[in-house]
Amino acid sequence: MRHSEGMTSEQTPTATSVLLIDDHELIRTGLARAFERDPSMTVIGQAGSVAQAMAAYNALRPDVVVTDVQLPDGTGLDIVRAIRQHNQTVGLVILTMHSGDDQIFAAMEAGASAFVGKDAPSREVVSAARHSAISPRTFLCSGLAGAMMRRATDDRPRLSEREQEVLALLAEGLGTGALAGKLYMSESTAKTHIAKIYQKLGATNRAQALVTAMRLGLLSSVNP
Amino acid sequence: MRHSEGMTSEQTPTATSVLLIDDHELIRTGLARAFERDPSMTVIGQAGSVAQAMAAYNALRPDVVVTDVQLPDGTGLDIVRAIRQHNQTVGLVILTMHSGDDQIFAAMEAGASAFVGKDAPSREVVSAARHSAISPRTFLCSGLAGAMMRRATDDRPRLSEREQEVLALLAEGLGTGALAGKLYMSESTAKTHIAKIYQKLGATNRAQALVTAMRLGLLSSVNP
DNA sequence: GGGCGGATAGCCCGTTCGGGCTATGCCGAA
DNA sequence: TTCGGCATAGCCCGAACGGGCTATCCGCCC
Repeated sequence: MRHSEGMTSEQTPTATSVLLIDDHELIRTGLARAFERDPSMTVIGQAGSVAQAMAAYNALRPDVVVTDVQLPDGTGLDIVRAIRQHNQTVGLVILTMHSGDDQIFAAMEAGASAFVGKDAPSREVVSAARHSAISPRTFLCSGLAGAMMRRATDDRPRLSEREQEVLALLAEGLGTGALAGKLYMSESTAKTHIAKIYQKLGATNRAQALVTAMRLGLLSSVNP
Repeated sequence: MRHSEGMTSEQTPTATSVLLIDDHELIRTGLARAFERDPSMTVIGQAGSVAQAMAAYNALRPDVVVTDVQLPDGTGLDIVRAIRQHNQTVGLVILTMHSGDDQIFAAMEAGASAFVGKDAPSREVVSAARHSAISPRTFLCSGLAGAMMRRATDDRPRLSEREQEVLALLAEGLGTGALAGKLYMSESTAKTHIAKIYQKLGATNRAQALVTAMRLGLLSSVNP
């Protein structure tokens, strides 16, 4: 293990131990610096590859592992999966450049505790690490809120009350007739509403309408 | 403002100030107790309703507001929306009994910083509050990881490669013919695949299939 | 008072769906 | 080798869908 120089000053005996993984020396150092500022956290090791990371993890058994996604011999997700498989209580923080939705999703599925973009302030990484130590099975995600906000600041089409009701039933796979029955309207009316929904969502059929609606979060109130 | 007794001992001058909102005295007290254990946090006020909460917020300007969802005169989401509209930096933690997916989503959209179930250990609430003060626009969610894990440990139907391709095109609203063309298969084959997808997802039409697929995260890789 | 958006409702008609059922070829696991 | 899963492909047919177009009634806002 080459990268074990990250030993900072001795902290409180209960300090949370952290293992940093990134293939850039510079970033590791920057992170270590950030962690130094929090007396409750101690960086006990660093690694620059998946292989090194696994070795360091097994040797050091840190409370939290903070890892980049892209590494020379694999990805941070591999590390997360490997570690999570055997340890449900360690904090696993994914650090990444590209915070696409898929990545976030993949991180969750791999068993990460948190997902932080590299554009986030470093104190956020520290905070995420601390939180992940406390509750490793809570998912924390910087950037997600941003995506949501972009959505909430809204140029989304606004569906009327009735249209939302219709949409909700469409989502359950009901046919025009059944839907109309449930809402006490004629089939014609239902069709009109549906057509209006298509128009507002830029859809030409149920499939498109529902996918668009879900992507835009217009179906948030529905739970079968 | 009746509920302003929550004044705990004086902390470090930079302690994070917290406003607790819940209509149950008992829960407020329990939370206050939990916060007392963290020297970096100070509960500076409590409230039992939306009206009280808004008054308390305006009077006290806390760093973090921790609120229940259900309140006698409205919901915690109303509070979050009202506050977030004018303040992008305050931490807004939603506390709830029922951590359904909709609720989580609604909380994000309202502008909450974190979402914590009442079944979570109280230290998690404190940790969430602390993190929300540091990065209010990061979304933190206990239970989401759990939901993801349930999903990852997977009794989800598994779609074959081809079926996923078909599903992706269905999501774009393509008809059977167009879809078949794009995948270089006959319309009959496309129909067979679609029928198989319906079968695996328990759907009887495109609408149901797509909604189910999205709910199960089977369309995560699609991003037009 | 007139316009506008929403909810209601109807009709026509060509297109598409969805279900059922069969069949072949391929591959890998049992 | 046989069985199962997958991909391919075809046929039939009734039901549902989607588009277009018109129309009335209500409430709200200017």
